[in-house]
Amino acid sequence: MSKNEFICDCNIIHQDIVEDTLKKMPDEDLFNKLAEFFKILGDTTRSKILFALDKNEMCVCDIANVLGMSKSSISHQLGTLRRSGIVKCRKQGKEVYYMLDDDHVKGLFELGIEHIEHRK
Amino acid sequence: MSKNEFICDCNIIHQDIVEDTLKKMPDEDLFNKLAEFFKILGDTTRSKILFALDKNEMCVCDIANVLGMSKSSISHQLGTLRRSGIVKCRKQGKEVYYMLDDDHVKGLFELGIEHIEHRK
DNA sequence: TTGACAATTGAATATGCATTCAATTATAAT
DNA sequence: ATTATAATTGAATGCATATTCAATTGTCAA
Repeated sequence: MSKNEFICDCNIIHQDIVEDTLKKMPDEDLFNKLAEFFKILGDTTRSKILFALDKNEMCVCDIANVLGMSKSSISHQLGTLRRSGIVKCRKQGKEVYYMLDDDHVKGLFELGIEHIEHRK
Repeated sequence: MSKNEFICDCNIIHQDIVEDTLKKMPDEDLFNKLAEFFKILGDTTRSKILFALDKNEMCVCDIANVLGMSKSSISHQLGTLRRSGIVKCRKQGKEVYYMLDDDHVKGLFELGIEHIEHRK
């Protein structure tokens, strides 16, 4: 690989390091999925919903009341969480009960909280 | 708490569940910080940078070349990562070398990947 | 079957933010 | 001192998306 193939206007490129790193990088696809997943957790409303569902299975109306938000916005977010495979639901009469569908969520929250504590 | 204090237009509120959940919810502040942290990870460029820095400490120019992006955009993202306490840097001459500054990042990636695998 | 209600859905709005571009800072070399 | 260069910074642009509002769907009760 010649130096002018690089996209940068720098002279001091550490070509060996760059190539070694490139060799170890996973596919674009993995990063897209990973970022997509973390983006889901990166919203206050959604993280509250997940935290709440970790405590109790609840219907949409209950979740809306816990968060103090409209049923519509909660339902939109539950749709997002459902499509991501993070929550699942069960219909009973007119109500729909939601619950967590991923064991990793709790672990992720714990690591996230550790990071926050670490930064004080 | 009387029923009309609830924000919702539902009749079938499970008041006991809602109150129990509310009692167990952490402060608003924690959710803001947690979401802010996950939002950082929830971007393809930033997650690539973190993955790359886990392999090798690198200067801005090297990172830009690994990702195939401009130095400017990388620098902006490094600023974000630095302000969040996820990476740190070391200046040497004209160059600035970046490295990870959080042990939790690797664990988070692993859990994230597990989630992705789990959904297949 | 009709009315009431829980939940979902689609469109519109507004807000946040990633990248680009241009200008600036800091350091090294001549 | 002056020039070249690595990196940072600020403003502008364009895109993604959270919430709201209105309308609709599906289910139960009378």
